[in-house]
Amino acid sequence: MSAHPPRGPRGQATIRDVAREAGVSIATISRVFNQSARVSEETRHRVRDTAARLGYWPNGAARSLITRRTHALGALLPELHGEFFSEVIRGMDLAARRHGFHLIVSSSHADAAELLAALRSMRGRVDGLIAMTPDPGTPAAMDAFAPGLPMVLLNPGSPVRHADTLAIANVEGARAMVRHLARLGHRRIAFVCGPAHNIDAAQRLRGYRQALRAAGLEPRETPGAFTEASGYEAAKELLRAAPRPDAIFAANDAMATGVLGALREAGVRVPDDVAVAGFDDIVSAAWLDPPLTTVRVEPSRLGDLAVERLLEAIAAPADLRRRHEVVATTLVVRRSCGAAARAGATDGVGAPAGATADGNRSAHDGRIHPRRRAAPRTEVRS
Amino acid sequence: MSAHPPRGPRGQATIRDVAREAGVSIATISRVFNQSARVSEETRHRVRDTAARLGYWPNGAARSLITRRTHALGALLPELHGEFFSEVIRGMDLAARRHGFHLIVSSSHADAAELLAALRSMRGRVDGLIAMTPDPGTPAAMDAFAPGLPMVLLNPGSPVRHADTLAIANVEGARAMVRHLARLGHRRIAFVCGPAHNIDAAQRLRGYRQALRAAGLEPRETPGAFTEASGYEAAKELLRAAPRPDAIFAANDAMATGVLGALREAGVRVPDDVAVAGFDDIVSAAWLDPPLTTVRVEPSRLGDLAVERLLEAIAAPADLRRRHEVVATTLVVRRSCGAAARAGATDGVGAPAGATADGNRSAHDGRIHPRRRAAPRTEVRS
DNA sequence: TGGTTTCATGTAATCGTTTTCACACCGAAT
DNA sequence: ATTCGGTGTGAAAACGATTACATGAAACCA
Repeated sequence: MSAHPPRGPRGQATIRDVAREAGVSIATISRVFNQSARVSEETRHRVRDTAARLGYWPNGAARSLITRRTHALGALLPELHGEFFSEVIRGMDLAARRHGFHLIVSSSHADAAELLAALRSMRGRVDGLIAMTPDPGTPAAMDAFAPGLPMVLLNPGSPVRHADTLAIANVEGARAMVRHLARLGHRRIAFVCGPAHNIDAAQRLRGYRQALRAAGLEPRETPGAFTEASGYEAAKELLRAAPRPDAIFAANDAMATGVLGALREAGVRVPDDVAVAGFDDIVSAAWLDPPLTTVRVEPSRLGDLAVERLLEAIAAPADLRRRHEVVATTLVVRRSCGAAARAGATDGVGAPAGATADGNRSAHDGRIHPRRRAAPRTEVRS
Repeated sequence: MSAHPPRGPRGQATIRDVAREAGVSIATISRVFNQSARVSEETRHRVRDTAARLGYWPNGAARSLITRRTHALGALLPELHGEFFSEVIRGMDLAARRHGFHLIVSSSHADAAELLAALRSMRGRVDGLIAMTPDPGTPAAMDAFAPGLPMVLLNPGSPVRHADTLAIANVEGARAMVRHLARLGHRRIAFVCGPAHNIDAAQRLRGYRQALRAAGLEPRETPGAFTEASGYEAAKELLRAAPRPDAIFAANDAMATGVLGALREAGVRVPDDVAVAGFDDIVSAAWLDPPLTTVRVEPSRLGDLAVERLLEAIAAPADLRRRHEVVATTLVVRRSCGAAARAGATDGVGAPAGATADGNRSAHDGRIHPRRRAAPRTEVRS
């Protein structure tokens, strides 16, 4: 009980304070906190006790200065908005915490320059990086910018050699949706596109085109911007067309929501007059009227996997084999396309409560299934 | 052009490499990168050039070891889900970046213990902390755990002395909504509660009760859990009641969504038979059928303000005056309560496009307005 | 011309850890 | 009695920056 509390002048107790107080050297303190070497039972206890008493905890900066480990992961994301990103971050956060890592997020990067600036400022503060690049050019630039920094790229538009990548099965998901619509008898399937330079949007469009061509149907594409309002406008536009489409496939659920709004307003019945489909399976999709048929992507899983891959890359930097993985999407059949009605309207599909059911679902993971069987087991009905 | 590139043994160029290469001392390098003192134009350029050539950037750990500044802010949040949190984070991220700070998020803390563990691991890695505590007890514990760390608490249930706080005007928002419903002639106004220990939920309930009592009406409360499904169940429950409520006020929009689903399924017309209202103004609220009357809270603003307050607290640690601020909410009148119809159905309210309009809105900020005028200017119509 | 400022730069201490190496001690084997 | 292999511990050198202080040259003034 000295007059001066046993702390450094800066307030926080340091390793030296604990050493002095416990009557050992700083090396021993370090050993206790790192389990790095044998310390006698007695000393260990004494150290732990005094540390607790002084409120000591190793200084992260000092530690990472010498170990070259920050135990932090960086996440560089484009415009952060809405459920998708929130879920990606959630998945990353959970996985990072599970492994004792911190997550530094930096989002809302409109262009490559901003992203690179953020990357530079993160260098030395993170052990690895997860990045979602807005446009196809950036990945290469990023590598040049931070050589040697383990990276996982989320849905890079173009193939990438210097980093692991994780992509969403956008093309396959869109193809599956179009096949589903065609199977239900729809012939004039319109597509509401996403933003021009968005990679997901481009891939979904590609899937739409591929499947449409395969089915021998005519494409009908309208611009959109991934927002409800743009879907609303797109639908109004489509309704003006001479042979009205009998199905509208929006590149994401937000736009599909707008589409439904426009159809409702125009007195067009869904799915009787026009079928509607979306992409993403956001939470509210199941609660629209009618509940929306869509393609589920699990953003939180994307985040989770990204962290796992990144930690592997950090642990084994020598291993230059890059992994390029694709996260499956799932067709989620609800009422907006009329499939459930066709399957028999008797099965109480009415209850949106089913939206929370996580019933039998299985993924189509983008590999080509040679057998063309109609596959109800690859679908969720709710 | 030496055989050995002028880099330290660990790969990354250090301040010493640049100094050697540029023919100056490390102090000068530091000065160039910090604008901390005058450096001749010529040397400055030479340093910048060689730094760029070697790909040098100051090591964050070393820097924060000596400056005691990490230029990072921590964000401790409870279960991270949905639009609300995503927007809070977005607001924080933007504000932090604006000031050159990094944002370390750690979410999904179910209980106080987890939160405290996260806090400990963040100590020394952040210059300040923004925390949203799940239950009322934690703030005090947090202070004990990290003495001297600047903190901003988001919506702490109880008054807090040792930190700045930022709260949402939940009580006032709920009161305003009930007054609005009563003014429209509704008398049996039911409330779908949020989770038992959630602070927002409790405050909204309190506002509901206060306003109801003030209007001389009977309360009617049902449990809920802030999820669509729980709103759905609550509405089914309410429909079974003997005198059916003529208005259902859900404690958040997700539950209101479920309420609408249940009413639609039961063939109850909204707003003609029953009015429905929510809280939050999530994006999809404007796209429900009918568009949802709700109370807008701007989570991104909450995040933004939290960062600003925190940075102030970091800059002036001596200033012990704590600020306790309340972020206003806004009544957003759409069709689910029938107000627009009352106001005259002629004004093209039909177009959900209006959902994106950011028209004349003004806040009721929780202060008591002694004059009881009906205040259409405090509302948004869309 | 001598003295004082001012400016640009260098020297060296410092931040709080981790980690290598050395060393003292001890019981057992030679 | 000596040698030996463990064990527990301490001394000291990093890690890569910032910054107080020192220094020398040039500029200014009387």
